[in-house]
Amino acid sequence: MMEQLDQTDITILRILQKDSKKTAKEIAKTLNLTSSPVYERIRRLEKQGFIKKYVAILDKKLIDRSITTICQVSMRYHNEAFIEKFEEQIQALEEVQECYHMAGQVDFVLKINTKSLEEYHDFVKYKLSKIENIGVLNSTFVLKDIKHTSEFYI
Amino acid sequence: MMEQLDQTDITILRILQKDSKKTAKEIAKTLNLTSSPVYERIRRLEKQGFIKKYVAILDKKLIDRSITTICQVSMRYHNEAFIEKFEEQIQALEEVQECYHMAGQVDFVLKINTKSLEEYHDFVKYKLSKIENIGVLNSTFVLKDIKHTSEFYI
DNA sequence: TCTGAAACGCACTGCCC
DNA sequence: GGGCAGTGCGTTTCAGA
Repeated sequence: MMEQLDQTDITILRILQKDSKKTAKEIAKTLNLTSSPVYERIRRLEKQGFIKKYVAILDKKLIDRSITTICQVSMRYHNEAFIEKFEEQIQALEEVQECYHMAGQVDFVLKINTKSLEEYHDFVKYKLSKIENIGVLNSTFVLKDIKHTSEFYI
Repeated sequence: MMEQLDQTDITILRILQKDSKKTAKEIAKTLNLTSSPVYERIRRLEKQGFIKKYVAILDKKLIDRSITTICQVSMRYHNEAFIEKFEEQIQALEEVQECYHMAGQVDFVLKINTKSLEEYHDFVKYKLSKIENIGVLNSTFVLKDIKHTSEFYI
């Protein structure tokens, strides 16, 4: 259980990261296999947790979330209780797509998607700044998405 | 063609963003519909581009890409040719999961996944720093993923 | 582990309302 | 728009190698 991945597993993961609608039959063809072993391997990769989930990727522009903002947050005090509270509250904010606790001077980096700059303003004013213990808050806007993928290099 | 989304469309998109393996039948059930209209709407949402693709999300730790780094890059010169070249070269780097052209002093923000700090070092030394015209390069490491989703709030 | 066959359910179509 | 009924295909299971 949970042994290392062989080359066949890696190929399957690479394919499914790009297109999870590929059928076991199609994947089998590129691997010179039948669909049964491919199917079983996918099932095993799901069960072992290598594949966490399958999702649809939407077009940010079309669904009107065009504005992406990177926001750097530093806390005023750095005790456990404050940090945990902050993490909890951030997770609940729907506008926040990513949040990382960082090494270095800045404590957290957030990526936020909104409809407009005005909506971002409201987000900061009514939601983010309501969180206790935020010291410095520094927002910079994305001019252009150069690259954006959910794929990992394996 | 390309009209506004109604509430049914939005519900379908919300569900598929969380779990694209949900069948039309299952989605239909939560909407008190049959599978035919749900199926047709999904097809339309794909064709209109609202749904860009379907992908498998892998576990970063299990596939050994545990180290996430945020790297801020500023260019030495800001002419069109240099910027385009930079964008092209970044897109080709497999370790780079995200790259944004920013407003403000920092020109680009990159998110990079590697197996180890050492591998990140090699990435900077042999790949990133080979790109022409990079002025300042500032790397900070992620201590913890607080939130990380491909979902948009719609 | 893989192959091949067989069962089942869903995707997908066409017709009706 | 949505419902209903049908067909083909992929998923899923299993015996055998």
